[in-house]
Amino acid sequence: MRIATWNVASLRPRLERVEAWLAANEPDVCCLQETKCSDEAFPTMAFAALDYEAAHHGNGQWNGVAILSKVGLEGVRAGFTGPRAREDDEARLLVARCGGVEIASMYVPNGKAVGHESYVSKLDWLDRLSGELEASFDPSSPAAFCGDYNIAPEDRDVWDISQFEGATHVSAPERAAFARLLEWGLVDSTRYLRPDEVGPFSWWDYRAGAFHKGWGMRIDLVLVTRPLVARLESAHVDRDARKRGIKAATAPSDHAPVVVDLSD
DNA sequence: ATGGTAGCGCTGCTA
Repeated sequence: MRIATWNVASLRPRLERVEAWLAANEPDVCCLQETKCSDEAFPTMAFAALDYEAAHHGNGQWNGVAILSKVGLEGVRAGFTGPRAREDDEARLLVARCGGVEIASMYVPNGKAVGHESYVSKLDWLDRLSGELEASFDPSSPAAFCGDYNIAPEDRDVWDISQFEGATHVSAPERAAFARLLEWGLVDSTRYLRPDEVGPFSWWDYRAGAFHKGWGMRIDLVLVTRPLVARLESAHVDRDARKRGIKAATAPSDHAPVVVDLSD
């Protein structure tokens, strides 16, 4: 079973790239973030033409998450549940059961700057995520929490930690929130399989030629529960999808897809 | 060519 996660940085201008990537890489499940679509505008038929069922949760303009699956799509639920639900839900969480695995597509708030109102709501969102794990999931059942975490778990998950003093994505409270997910029972599949590497990065700023300078971060992650750890075969980042390409009409996303392969 | 990029939507926000 191949699981992918990709922050597409708006689906409409990227649809051709996403279609081509799906056809070439054939993930069984692909989680998308930052679709920036309403549910009405989501291109369900384009994905159906590639043999994917699709679920989407989006309000248009900002955020928006989707799950594409070739191995079934059942029990779809959008957003947090119970006391963690909010009327001002920003469409950052979507869950469904695909091929016997609970799949979550997640877009953690960016946070803007340490101490900013958005940073506070980022930590609150992560707190709600932990609450959701405890209330609605079982660490002994197969589950994969895929998406843009907007957290670099370790210093080697950024290109130069000295450039990140006082920055978001590496602050102690964000990493503590991330550690809480691991303490619940999740395992960072890429780091588990590739324990001695720098990165591999999944995001590079559009500005200043960051991609070509190697100024990236590893913030797109596939966290899995223990039953799936035993099935982990490989994990990689498709850097080619971050390249512009000679004839492409629109720019690539600033994120590259992360791909995890599980044994059956 | 002296330039942080890109998308959304139309002025400035978000990332």
